[in-house]
Amino acid sequence: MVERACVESIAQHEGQQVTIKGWLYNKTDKGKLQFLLVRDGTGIIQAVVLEDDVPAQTFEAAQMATQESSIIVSGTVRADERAPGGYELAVTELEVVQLAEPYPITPKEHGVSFLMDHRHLWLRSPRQQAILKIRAEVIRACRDYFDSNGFTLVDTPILTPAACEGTSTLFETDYFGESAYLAQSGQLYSEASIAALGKVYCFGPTFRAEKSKTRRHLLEFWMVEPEMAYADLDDCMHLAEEFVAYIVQSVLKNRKAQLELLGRDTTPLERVEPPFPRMTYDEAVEILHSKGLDFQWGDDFGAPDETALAEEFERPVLVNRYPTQVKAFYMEPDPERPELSLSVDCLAPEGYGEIIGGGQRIADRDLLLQRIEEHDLPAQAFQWYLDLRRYGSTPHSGFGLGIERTVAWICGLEHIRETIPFPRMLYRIYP
RNA sequence: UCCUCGGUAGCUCAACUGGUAGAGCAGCCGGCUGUUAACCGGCGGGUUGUAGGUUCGAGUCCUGCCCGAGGAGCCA
Repeated sequence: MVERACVESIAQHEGQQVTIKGWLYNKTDKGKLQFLLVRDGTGIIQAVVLEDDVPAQTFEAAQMATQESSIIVSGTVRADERAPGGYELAVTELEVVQLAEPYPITPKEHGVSFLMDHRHLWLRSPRQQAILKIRAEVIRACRDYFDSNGFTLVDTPILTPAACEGTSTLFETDYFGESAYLAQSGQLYSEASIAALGKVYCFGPTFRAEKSKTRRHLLEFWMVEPEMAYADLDDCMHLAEEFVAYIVQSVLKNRKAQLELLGRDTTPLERVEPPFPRMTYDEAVEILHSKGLDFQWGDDFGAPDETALAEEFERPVLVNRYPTQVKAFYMEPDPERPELSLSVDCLAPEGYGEIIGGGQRIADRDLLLQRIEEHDLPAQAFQWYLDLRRYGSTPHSGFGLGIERTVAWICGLEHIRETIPFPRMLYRIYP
């Protein structure tokens, strides 16, 4: 019985007879010599089939195998400078498990629309594999950071009874005759969980039925949201910078090869160490004005504004104390300037924009109720949320980090759609 | 919802001021013992998104619609 090996650790098997189970990535037919590029999910190795060295039917199998056919190859691992990756397999046996039909995605250029229609196949390309690997590492780092720092994972519901936020559009679904909505955030539920466990986080998909059509928006995306009892805005900002730096450093440490495959210049990432530069909204507005941008105090920043602010710094920047009017109803007002909220956004460098939004939440029941009414929200739906301010309310804060925007930034991608296996975008839900 | 650009072979694209729709890749056939998106020779491949209009003649010009891309607005 020949030992099964994976391409990733093929060097350990030099001189040995091994079996690799995978797919035919590409092939060069040289007549009596076939070069098969075989990928197995861990890497790509060149398998060499010589007509004189194998039975006729094995050579025929190599000749007829098409791109993306599932194949099992056995042979001896040998080092060879001419082989991509430095090692190749001298094939003695080859089985075509399924002969693939002509594969739509050739090793040539393709347009975005075509690739998106074939996303289920596009995922197999080396570039997409690298992004998926980095995404998985980002998620692992998120969990690892919170699990190691006293946070408990507390899942929040995806089906929710009412709008958490008035201005956002929710996906509505039928709940046995009642209306239910897909969650836009787990935060409100996490505010309940902190009274049980102190520091919690939730991690799941969120849904926003906004007709946004930009490179930074998805209708379904993943968000990780920590929430802490007895924590103020400064605690929140401190957590944010430690957390973001941990994610970036984890990817740099564990996914070097994938970053290189993507052609990512890692020097800007290597600078992502705490503390991050901080500025108030007021200071940010001054910077925008000094750069000649037409910006009105009291508005929220648009994408060009975020880019202009972020390019002032080499590290992510924490912009805090936004006007109450541009932030959510539950933001704690600044005691020194009640027109401002104790809120913070983290803007990623290199034009990637907001990756974190959060801040300190209102602790006082009466003020919270007043804000709910000011925002024309149904107070009845928020009774449980108001209860949290009746039974042991504390100053508390937290934030949400968008996984896809973070992955896009770390990978240096043009568009967020490549950061999630099956992106849900405006007018695109297939495949 | 708005603005801009686009839709021609399976894919990526070309086709001058309107005049016989073409190339590379992929596919198929043949050749090649070191290829790296291999190369060489051959073959097949089209309702030019759609409906109408102008014209002797429309891929090309005009109008509506559909679809896509980029951006804006929107966006705990």
